[in-house]
Amino acid sequence: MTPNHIRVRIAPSPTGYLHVGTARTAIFNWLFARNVGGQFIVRIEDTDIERSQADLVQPILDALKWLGLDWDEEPYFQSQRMERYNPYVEKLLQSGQAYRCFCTPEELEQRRNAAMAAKESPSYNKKCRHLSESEIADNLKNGKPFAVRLAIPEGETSYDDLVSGTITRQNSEIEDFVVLRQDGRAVYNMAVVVDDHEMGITHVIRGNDHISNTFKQIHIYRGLGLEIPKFAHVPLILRPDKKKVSKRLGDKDVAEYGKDGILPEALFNFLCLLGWSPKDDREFLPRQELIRIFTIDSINRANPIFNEEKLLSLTAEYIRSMSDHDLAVIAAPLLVEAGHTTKYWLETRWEYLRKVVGLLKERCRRTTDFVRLSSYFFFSDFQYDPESAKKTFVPESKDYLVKLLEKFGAVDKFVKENLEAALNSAAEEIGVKRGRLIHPTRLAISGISEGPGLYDILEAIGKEESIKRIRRAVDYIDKQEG
RNA sequence: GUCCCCAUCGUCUAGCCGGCCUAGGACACUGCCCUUUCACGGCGGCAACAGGGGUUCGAAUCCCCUUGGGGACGCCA
Repeated sequence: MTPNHIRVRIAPSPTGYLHVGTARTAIFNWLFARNVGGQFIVRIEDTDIERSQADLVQPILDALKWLGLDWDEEPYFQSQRMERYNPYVEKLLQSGQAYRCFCTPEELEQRRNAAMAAKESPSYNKKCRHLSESEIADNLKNGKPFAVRLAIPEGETSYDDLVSGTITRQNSEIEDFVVLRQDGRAVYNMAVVVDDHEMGITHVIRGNDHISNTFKQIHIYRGLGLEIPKFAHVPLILRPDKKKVSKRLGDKDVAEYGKDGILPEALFNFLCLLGWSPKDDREFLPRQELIRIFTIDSINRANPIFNEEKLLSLTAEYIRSMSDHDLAVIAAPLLVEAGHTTKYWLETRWEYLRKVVGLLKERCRRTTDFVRLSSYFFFSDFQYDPESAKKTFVPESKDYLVKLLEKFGAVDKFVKENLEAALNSAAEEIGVKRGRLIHPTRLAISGISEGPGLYDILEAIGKEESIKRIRRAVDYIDKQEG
């Protein structure tokens, strides 16, 4: 892919954590950039000093990184660029495409509320658009504070959305919105246009909820005589209750999924499949493949619903696809945190951990399952599952286990082939089916009646430990009888 | 209230420049097989073109209406 001038951006505002909606938009932007050999940049939109929180910036960047995204320039902050916007506003004012509005915020809010209550359009009534020169001069002389509004011309506006096709809106539906606050700070729509222009953004890929902003922004571009980028508005992700996933509804921080045992690769893959498809039947699509095949125009037009079940099954698939070593790297800190083992212990037992992880991986739907399913690989003093114990630790099981103890004790090389042979011969000598020995042994060894192959577990924990555990089970059955 | 967008199995979707669709795949659910258990895997099953009008020899595919869903309407982003 030859380098070109294509540049895209993700522009989160630090008013909450990174939720899946923004994460997916970021992924689409990133994939598009990587696919065409363009650039991907991050811009923090923190012009709202009341709601923006500086300490939310790092978590957002961390979440993007966790998903495996990287950006080609240091993140930009709109709050550090505030002074750049004013000359553009000035230009709009000079050319008569924007005007001063002396209405007070209170007055406007009242009018808006009244209009909403009366089920009428709450748009600004353009009261200050046609003030005479002398009225304006008077207001200015009296030091009356003002905001600056863009004067939307007559007619209609349309643009070609890369996702939805041509979208048209009557200009009468676009209000004369504020571009500069009373206090002289530019407002979002103004900042976005200036930034996207100055940063050379060629494609604006963002949520559907920005379509009405797009019309406003187009009028700023036109007023300023700037080239208008291409727009692609992706439908919003809905929650299972069909409500919008958004900052307002306090949705889950993407990083939380990691804590819940979701692999970033899986979430990345899953998010791509929400509202986009490769058009064939493949769903397991690792990052590199997605970069290769991603196209904006196959983004769907309908809102997808976030389905956690499918995310989980993809995670399971990713876990199964990973090497034992890579999984061990992921599982190790989880096991340490859960108190199953220590960093020190693992240092000399990496081989063991790798084996355990390998035995467990096709039973894990999330990384945290390694903790849940592995305790008997690290502890020998576990409780027997009551239900299974009742069913399996019956008096004759004791005799079977005693017999096995004898057989296992004689096994030199404690590997699964030999263990299987030993158990088989024990069963044969006693004259029962193998299952009669296998089930109590499994319970003795692991405390539960499910899990990897019995011989695998035995081999993994070793001869000494195996015998110790079987003896313990024998004692246990003894006590039950007594 | 006004405007914009959207509409295929419960969910994600393929199909949508009309016939190859008795609508394909995946998740979930479920039957069987494999099997020492659980899981994996294999083979099946259940399950959808929102409704109504057109256009056409023929419509999931094109048009209109209805209904439903989403979004926007801030000196928020």
